[in-house]
Amino acid sequence: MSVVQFEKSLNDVQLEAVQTVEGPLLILAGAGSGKTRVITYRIAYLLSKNIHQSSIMAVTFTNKAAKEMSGRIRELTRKRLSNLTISTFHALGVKILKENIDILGYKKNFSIYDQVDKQSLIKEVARETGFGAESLDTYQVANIFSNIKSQITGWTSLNDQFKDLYDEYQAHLKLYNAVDFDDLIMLPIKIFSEKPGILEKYTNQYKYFMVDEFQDTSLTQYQFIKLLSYKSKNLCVVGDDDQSIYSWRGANYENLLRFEKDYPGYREIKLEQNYRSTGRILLVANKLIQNNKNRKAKELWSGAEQGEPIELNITQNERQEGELIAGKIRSLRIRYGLQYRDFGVLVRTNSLTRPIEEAFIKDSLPYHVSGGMSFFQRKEVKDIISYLRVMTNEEDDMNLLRIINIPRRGVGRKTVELLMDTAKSKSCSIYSALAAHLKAANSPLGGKVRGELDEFINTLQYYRHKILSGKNMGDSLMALIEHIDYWDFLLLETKNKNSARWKYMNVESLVNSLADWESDPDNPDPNIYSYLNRITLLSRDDNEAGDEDNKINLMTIHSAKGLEFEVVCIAGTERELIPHQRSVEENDTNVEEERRLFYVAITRAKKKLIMTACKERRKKGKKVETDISPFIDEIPENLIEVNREEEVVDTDAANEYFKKMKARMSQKKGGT
DNA sequence: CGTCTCCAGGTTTTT
DNA sequence: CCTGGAGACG
Repeated sequence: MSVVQFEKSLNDVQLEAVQTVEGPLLILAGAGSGKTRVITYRIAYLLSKNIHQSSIMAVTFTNKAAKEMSGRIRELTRKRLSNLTISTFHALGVKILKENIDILGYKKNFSIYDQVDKQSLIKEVARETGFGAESLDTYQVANIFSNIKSQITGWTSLNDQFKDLYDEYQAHLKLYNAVDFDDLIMLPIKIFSEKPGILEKYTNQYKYFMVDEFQDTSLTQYQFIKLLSYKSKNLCVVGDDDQSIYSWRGANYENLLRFEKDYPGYREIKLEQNYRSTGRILLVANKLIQNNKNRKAKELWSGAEQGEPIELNITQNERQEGELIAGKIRSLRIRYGLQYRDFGVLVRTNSLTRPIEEAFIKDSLPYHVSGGMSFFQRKEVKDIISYLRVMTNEEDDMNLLRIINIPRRGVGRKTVELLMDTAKSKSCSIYSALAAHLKAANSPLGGKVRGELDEFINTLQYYRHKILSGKNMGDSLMALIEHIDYWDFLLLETKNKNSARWKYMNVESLVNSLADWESDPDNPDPNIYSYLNRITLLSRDDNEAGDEDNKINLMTIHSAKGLEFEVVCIAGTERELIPHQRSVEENDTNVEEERRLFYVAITRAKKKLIMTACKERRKKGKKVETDISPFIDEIPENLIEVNREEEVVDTDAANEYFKKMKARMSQKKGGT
């Protein structure tokens, strides 16, 4: 067994956190205080005490974090970790459902619906029940349903117009043998409360629990882990209320307060020494976050030197902003002797990456964007996934409806209505309704459509057997794609040859991903069901090499959480972007969360922090004048070096600009 | 009855 | 730039 040097590698407080393994423990870990280090060493410590891997469960927020954590533990302990559970809440939910969902009357081959599927289902249900589907804001309704299901809100006069629709939605999910993301947490809880014996199976196995990013867990996720850990009470939660940035998704930092109440006699350890950032960066972060009323008192401190100046660069427009960032990266890389991967460029919204990407391309700078539309959510990829879903779960009407006319086979509104009516009156799936129509001599199905649909069903059956055999699934899928002439469909659909080619490449990547999955020797469960479950959950750039590549990292602030870079550049430090207009409009208490978001962005930086803003920016195709983020005013001005791009400024604009600056300065003196 | 074409609108952040 | 819907056309 390898020996991990705990005392040598950790400071006193960290060591205490690592060695406190019995009983409930709350670790408040400020940004850059070695949180990940503590978690990995803590697991290594448990293992060194001969605690079995299979009794340890660590829950992280993203797949990426889970993967990184197991990598680090493997590195540290040099052990095979095949029995260690490191997972996201949702993946954990899938695992439990896979083992027990039959109790609730679902079958084990259930489909998982993502946000897009959910919205289509809502639309379909609304259509079916005559709810006025066409003008329905399915995005909004989907969010309401989420909040209802996760018990964030109840039915009120504001939303009870959707109550019937919700009931129908739920009924349809069950009928289709499908679950949505919220079900992945709620249904296990339901199983546990209905069948305590099943819960006991898990509480007997798992004895040591750890939850990372605890400030971002939702109420139901907290209940979930509480149930699992109630027997041993060895629950360690790690979080930082200042980095709570997911309240819009149900995250509730009040879980920290609940934890204190639920576990009297718990221990609390605060990690306040920052090892990441320079003194200046930390000071700016502290000054900013102190403006939040609602927070646990703590102050990060650092032994590091003041470091490089913090810059705010103002350019005329987003094109110049991108060029400026590219230029900074080129010169700083040489000056500090850094790699491309040491740079992180952070933005508030995904759409802001484009002009920056263009500048990088122009300068031939290697970069990697994480976020944006997930690969598995692209239309062309989802089409093929729908084929797989229908083949694995014939009750999945929604996915069947999605592909019943893809590629075009002459199936329109009327045919679909006919099939749905039959399905309803016979209480069967659309799939079997269709099969019945094809068998029946007196079916009103027209001759041409009938032939097409017959071919459709036969194709599905043929490839279903091939895929379910579990051998060469990638080849079978590719054969299916060719069989249905998906390429011709894309060509016809897009009319643009390049775009069709791009889409077909994505489809081929999907096939490759399946082929890789089934041929991975470390994959314990290489069947189509687990593949489908997995890809629905990992909706981001998890499958890419990422760390191995030496590239600039371009991403949203949200997805930068938990990461660090030598140089961080925050682009678009503007009013209406940071804080985001929509967020503030929605609820003015959201300003604090937006401030935390900015705080997270700042504290990603180790050595140098650069912020940029434009004077004008194109929004929805229109040029709009912009202003610097009001958060900048909360930071003492002597901490930030402001640079303006002079060359293109005409005198009028310049005067106007200085006037504004002056007004801001004097306003600030009065204000503080 | 189904398909094609043109037009408007635009979802903050993600499992 | 891309998607989804309405309306014309075959």
